[in-house]
Order: sequence, then C-alpha cells, then structure tokens
Amino acid sequence: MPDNILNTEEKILEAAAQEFIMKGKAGARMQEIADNAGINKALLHYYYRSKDLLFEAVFSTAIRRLLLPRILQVIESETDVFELIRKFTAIYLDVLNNNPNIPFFIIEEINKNPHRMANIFLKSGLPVQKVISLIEEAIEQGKIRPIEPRQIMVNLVSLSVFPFLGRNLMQSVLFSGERKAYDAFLDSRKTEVAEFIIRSIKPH
Amino acid sequence: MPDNILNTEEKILEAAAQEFIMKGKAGARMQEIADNAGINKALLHYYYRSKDLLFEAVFSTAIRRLLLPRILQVIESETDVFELIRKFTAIYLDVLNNNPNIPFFIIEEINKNPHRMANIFLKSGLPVQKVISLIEEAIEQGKIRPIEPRQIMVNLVSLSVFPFLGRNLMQSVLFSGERKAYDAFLDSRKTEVAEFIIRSIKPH
DNA sequence: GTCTATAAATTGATAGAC
DNA sequence: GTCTATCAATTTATAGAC
Repeated sequence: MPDNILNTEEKILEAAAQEFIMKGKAGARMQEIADNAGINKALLHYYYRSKDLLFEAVFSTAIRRLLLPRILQVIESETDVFELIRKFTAIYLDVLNNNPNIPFFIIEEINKNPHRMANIFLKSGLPVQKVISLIEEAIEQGKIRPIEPRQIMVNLVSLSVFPFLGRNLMQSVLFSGERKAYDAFLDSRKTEVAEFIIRSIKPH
Repeated sequence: MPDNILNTEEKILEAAAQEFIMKGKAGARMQEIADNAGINKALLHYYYRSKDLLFEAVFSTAIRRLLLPRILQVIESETDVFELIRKFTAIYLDVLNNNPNIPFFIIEEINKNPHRMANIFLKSGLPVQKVISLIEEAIEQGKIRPIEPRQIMVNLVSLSVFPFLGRNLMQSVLFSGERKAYDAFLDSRKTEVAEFIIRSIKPH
C-alpha cells in the first residue's frame, strides 16, 4: 500500500506530531500543521474531524509504533535482572535519542488526560506484573537488596526520560548551552544509567 | 510594607501563578487570572504589559521565593556531601509535594521557549558551579567514586521531579490507580531517593 | 489606579466550488 | 480529495472615562 510517496493521512500525522510535540496541544496551530503537511486547513478537518481527534490519532499512533514494540521486545527477551536493566535502558535511551521530543508529548497528555493515557498503557499488554515478579525473585535470591520493586521501575524511567524532557534547560545550566556536550552526555547515559541503578540495588 | 491586604501587583502574581501552573502558558486565560485576582483584564496589562511578560514575572518570582532560598540554605549550612544530598532531596521533594503541578509547568515552558527559561534560571542565582565544585572535591577526597558531577546532579533532579510529572500514569499502571498508595510512595522517596543515590556513588 | 467598552488579531471549524 | 473563502468564537490588548 505505501508507494514511494506518503499519502495525505500520513503526512498530516507526521506534521501534526511535530507541531504537538513542539508546542503542546493548546499551543499547536492547525494552520502550521497544514502548512508543514503541504496541504490546507480544511483538509485537516476532512481527515480528522477536530483538533482533539487529530491529537488523539497522533498520540496513539506514536505509542503504538514507536514505544511499545521495543519495550515489549526487551522485556520478553531477557530474564537476568541486571542484563534486563542494561538492555532496557540502552534501547530505551536509543529510542529517545531518535525521538527526543516524544517524552514531552506523552507527559503533556498524561497531565491533561490522565484516564485516556492510563487506559492506553493498561491495555497495551505491558508486562508490568512480570517485571515486578522478576525483581521480587531476584530479591529473594539475594541478587538484589531488599527494595520496593516499583522504586526501581520508577527510578529507571525517571533517569531515562527526564534528561530529554529538561534537555534545553540542563544544556544551558550545566553545559553552557553547548549542544554537542549534552549529546555526549546523553550518549554516555546509555551505559551510565544502568550502572548507576545496578550499583545501588546490589547487596552489600 | 505589607498591610493586612495584598496589593494588586501581588494578587495578580498569585492568581497568575495558579492559572499558568494549572493550564500551561498557552492554555492560561488572562480573563481567568483577572477574575481570580479580583480585578479586570485591563489592569493586568497596566501592571504587566503582556501575557508573555506576566508569565516571566510569575516564573522568576516563583524561583526566587520558593526554590532559591531553600536550596541556598541547605548548601551553605552543610559541608558533608552525603548529608547535603539527603537534605537537598528531602526539601526538594517537600516543595514538589506542596506544588505538584510546577514540574509540568516548567517542562512545558522549557520545551516551548528554551532560551527564556534558560535565562531565567541562569539569572536566578542558583549555585550550580558551587555544587559541581563540592562534588569534585568529594571525589578528590575519595568520598565519592569517580563520576561526572553532572551525572549526579541530573540524576538527583530526575529522580525527584519525574515521579510528579508522570504521576497520573504511574499511579494507574503501578498502583492500580490508588491515590493514597502513590502518595505514600512519593513520601517514602523523601529518604529513598537520597539513599539510592548515595549507595550508587559511594566508592567500593 | 481602576474601571467599561471595544478594537485587533488569532484561530478552529465550515460551506461550497471544482 | 482538495481547494478558496469565510464564519463564529475566543482572546490579547488598548482607549478613554472616572
């Protein structure tokens, strides 16, 4: 079905994603989306009835295509806890590197539409309970110190995602605004984050 | 100078802060701010020329009054690095607990107006360089393992802030949507975060 | 300093031709 | 399906009286 040229629906989705990501839902402009998609405003409403529905389409598409497959793949292909942490952070940070604005996009929707967002994740098949069990097993086996598994999970996500959310600020404040320095910093975190966590949860 | 009644300028700042925090900059309405301040729109423009300038005033005031004093106090009253980390996270998480929407507010503006946000922080007097120096000293003294100081700083902010940004999602996915459970989780992090970091940066 | 009234500019959405 | 033209509503900002 896909020729060498994106169809209109796809072009709109792409342009809309960029706009929503950069300016949030309230700040996004339908005119800007139309311009960047190379069409006009009327066509936006022809394909997606309203700004709200367009946002919803963009959002669920982004999650389904970009985030979930890779998360599932990592979680289901590795059983050793420390290796799981290393692989997960490595791939997660790689995905983020290729889509550095998505975290903001997600966070905005989480905060403006909590239920919709929660439902998408709950229905996504994310093996949350399995990860918790894995961590609990590792604790019982003495591989990990006693710790609430959810603390580890939240910490891992926090350490991975936040540097992208606050990029522009931290790049200015901590790296004199030098883009390359922050890129290198983010790159180093592909291994640093995992080691930081592992060091902290290994028993004495 | 302050009588038993707030002056207009102050009332505006307060109402504007609430509005910006709840709805972000684009979503905030000048009319709503005026209403909540008990005055009318024209007066907003009389005191603060435009929405942009009002936003800037609100934000830099919030940093100066809410964040800076407590950070400075901790930094200047404590020399031990680990104790510094403990006190800092405790107070930081306390501020966040009392203003749980601020992180989103900040992140939104960071991503929409990187330079202005960066400038506000750079001009805020936050003792970034001093913290870096403190960490470097601790590393030289062998109290902390060799690590890029900025990794620690970013990690500390990430671990503190992100659980508030993603609250609605993580509460649903990890805590079956139970508000009290997540509140307890956040509360436990007042000490957990510091210990998590300290464990990870202590030399073997 | 504070108000009412209104201008001026955006912007989401629709009608209707092709 | 795609366009031009335009509506209707919202919202920032200003003018001018008191």
